[in-house]
Amino acid sequence: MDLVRATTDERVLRTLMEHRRLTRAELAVLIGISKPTAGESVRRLTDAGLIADTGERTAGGRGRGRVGSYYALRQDVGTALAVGIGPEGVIAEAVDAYGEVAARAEQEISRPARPAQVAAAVRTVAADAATRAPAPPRLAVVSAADPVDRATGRLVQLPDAPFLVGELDPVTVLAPYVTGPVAVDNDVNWAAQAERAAANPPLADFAYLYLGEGLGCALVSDGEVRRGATGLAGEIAHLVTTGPQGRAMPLTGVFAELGLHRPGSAAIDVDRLLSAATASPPLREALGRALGGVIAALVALADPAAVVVGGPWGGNEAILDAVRAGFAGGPRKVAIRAAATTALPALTGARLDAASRLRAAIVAAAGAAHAIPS
Amino acid sequence: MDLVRATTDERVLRTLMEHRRLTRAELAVLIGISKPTAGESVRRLTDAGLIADTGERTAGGRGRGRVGSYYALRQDVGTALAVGIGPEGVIAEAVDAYGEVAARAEQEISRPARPAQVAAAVRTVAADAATRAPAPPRLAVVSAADPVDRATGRLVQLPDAPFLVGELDPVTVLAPYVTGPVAVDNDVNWAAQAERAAANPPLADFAYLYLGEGLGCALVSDGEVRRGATGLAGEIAHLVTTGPQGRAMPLTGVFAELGLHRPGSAAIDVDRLLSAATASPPLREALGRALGGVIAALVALADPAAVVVGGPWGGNEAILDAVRAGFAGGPRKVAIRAAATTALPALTGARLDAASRLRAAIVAAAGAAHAIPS
DNA sequence: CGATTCTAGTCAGGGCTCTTGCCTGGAAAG
DNA sequence: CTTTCCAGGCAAGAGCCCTGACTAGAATCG
Repeated sequence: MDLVRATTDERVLRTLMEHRRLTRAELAVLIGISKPTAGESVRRLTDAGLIADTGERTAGGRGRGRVGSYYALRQDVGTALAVGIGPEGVIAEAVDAYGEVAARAEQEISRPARPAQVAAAVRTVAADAATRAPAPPRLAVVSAADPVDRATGRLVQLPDAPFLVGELDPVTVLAPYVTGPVAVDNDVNWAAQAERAAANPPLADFAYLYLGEGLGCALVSDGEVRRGATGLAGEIAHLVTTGPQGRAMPLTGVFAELGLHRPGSAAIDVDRLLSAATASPPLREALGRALGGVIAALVALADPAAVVVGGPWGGNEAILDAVRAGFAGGPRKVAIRAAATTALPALTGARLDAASRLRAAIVAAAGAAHAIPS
Repeated sequence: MDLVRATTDERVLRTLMEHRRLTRAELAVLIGISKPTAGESVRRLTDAGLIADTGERTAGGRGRGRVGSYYALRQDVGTALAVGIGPEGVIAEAVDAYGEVAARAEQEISRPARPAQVAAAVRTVAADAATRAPAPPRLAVVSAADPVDRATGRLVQLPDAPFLVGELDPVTVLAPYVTGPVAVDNDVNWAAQAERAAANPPLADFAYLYLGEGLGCALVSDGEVRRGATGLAGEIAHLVTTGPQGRAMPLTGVFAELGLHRPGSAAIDVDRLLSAATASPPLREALGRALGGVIAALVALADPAAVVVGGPWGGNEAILDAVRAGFAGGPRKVAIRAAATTALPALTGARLDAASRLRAAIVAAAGAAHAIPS
């Protein structure tokens, strides 16, 4: 059973991913293994083509003593693509195993988004990021501004909800640009992941309410985003809540009634909403009551420790106060606060996951390298 | 690193838990290890006092060949208590590592339940089951018919919800009867666990709606019951839904308005509800609409593959049909069906978990036995 | 009734990975 | 130039596992 050797190699790889470059002696101390073991593992991983002597040597002020050889992940272990697809544009980033962005490409999309155009834009930015990356992408992680089918990764149209990106199969579109799998999820779920990573102390159970052109919600339970059976968890457009006149109606109906949709669309006109909410306290209160009802349902069903509100108009303090007021009537209490990550939160979450998956793929390659010896 | 030896011992223990008694040769074949390794592991586990030669010998029709010695878990590796606490009574069962009930004690409670009386009953049945069990209980798993605080295990009173059992701290009450930890959770969550275990093919994402004196809901996501930050996930009494006249109101208000509560209590009078629902189609439809609204919220937020309805009046087919009709108006679809486990579902779930925790405790003891050698 | 057959369990030898202890190489400090 | 100090390699030994051969003992067969 070479299980113990595999865990040693994994620890060496993970430690190098965390510290970028280390000598064998440093590895032995950090991991808590002996020097011969560290040396053996480094030799195996070098033979497997995963790490290499960087050529750098120690003695940079460490005092006397023999110089050590720094080892690091090889450049060509690969990168991972993080792709963000939204109605206003498409972004692709190639991230390395350290989580750093090595290449980036971006393209705007004319509105309304047409699927063929979006697919072409995704191909363009993916190809661009892939060619400019220092190593070919092994896998891709996609954030899309529409509901995602968990089994297939395709975008799903729900009745009366805005279809911001439209019919699209990111897995098929991106498969030619990567050698490994393509993972797809909703932008709100990725934003919640970014929020979870940013939280200190860690937040294991919370809800993320996204308020933008579309309305979405992500539920994090026991430290993970929970997607539900088909991936449609958190699709709150039809959740029944309190309407402007106190009547019960689906959340999306509230926006229709308040005249906040873009003409001929179920998407929210964010600019109009923000100016209307500033100008009209009653409208702001109506929004707060409607969203407070959504949060009441969230709290009753999922019991989050906090509700994080993000998105283009979710960070607005006046709206946040209205939401707090709209929720306050209920019997339960919960902290409602603005999201910490405001710049491209979904891409941030996708990027974190892309790096994490890339690291897992590299570790798996180390395990496979010895299983099928050359 | 004795990691590999620890996994060998664990596999031997787990295999014995599954097959009750095996010879060393059978262990080697079942686990896929060599005979000497199996023999070594058996010797270690025997020295640690976890397993023993049962005295039984093979050759029961196996043909010629040397007789083998059967080994099995020792009787005194311990049992686990599964305790069910509800308004009508208290049950304690001592289960062994095979999941079989070795002793059982039961006591009724006069209504309304008074905390001191409930605590006394819990002590009585726990002591009774513990003394009649073949080995002392190492741990306890408690199902209680009230919301449970996840951090402390105490029962929680929520406003306007029936407090069926009342102020009680099962951890403190049961600690004297066990040497290890006491785990407490809501009866609905345990019932959902029982349902998950009974489902074939496995159900990883579903919701369990419990309809009894109290109203509850459990959410299973990615194969686990999700309890939320404080353990109050699924407390749906205040979820806003459609009332009898089409007005929005909390679920508990629907029952108040329909006159289905026990006098002076927020608990539902099940007998009255069942006869009224049979006699009056409009009332049945009103119930169906209210519960359909709850399921719509469940589906929007958690996206279950199915909604399982259980509890004293949840299995009623006429009510189930009304619930299906009440939900059908929404944009999403989901299978709504009656629970498979109808006899003491919560205790069944708690019992499964008690056995599972006992097995984990025994395996942990094997790991610890060598860490601190005598 | 003895020889044969067949299986449970043990023993011996060897491989793998880990560890400790010792040695060598080589640059900086004094 | 000598001393100091650290990176790295080598050798020996321990622990766990495996294979293959051996022993023990009961059932079956001729």
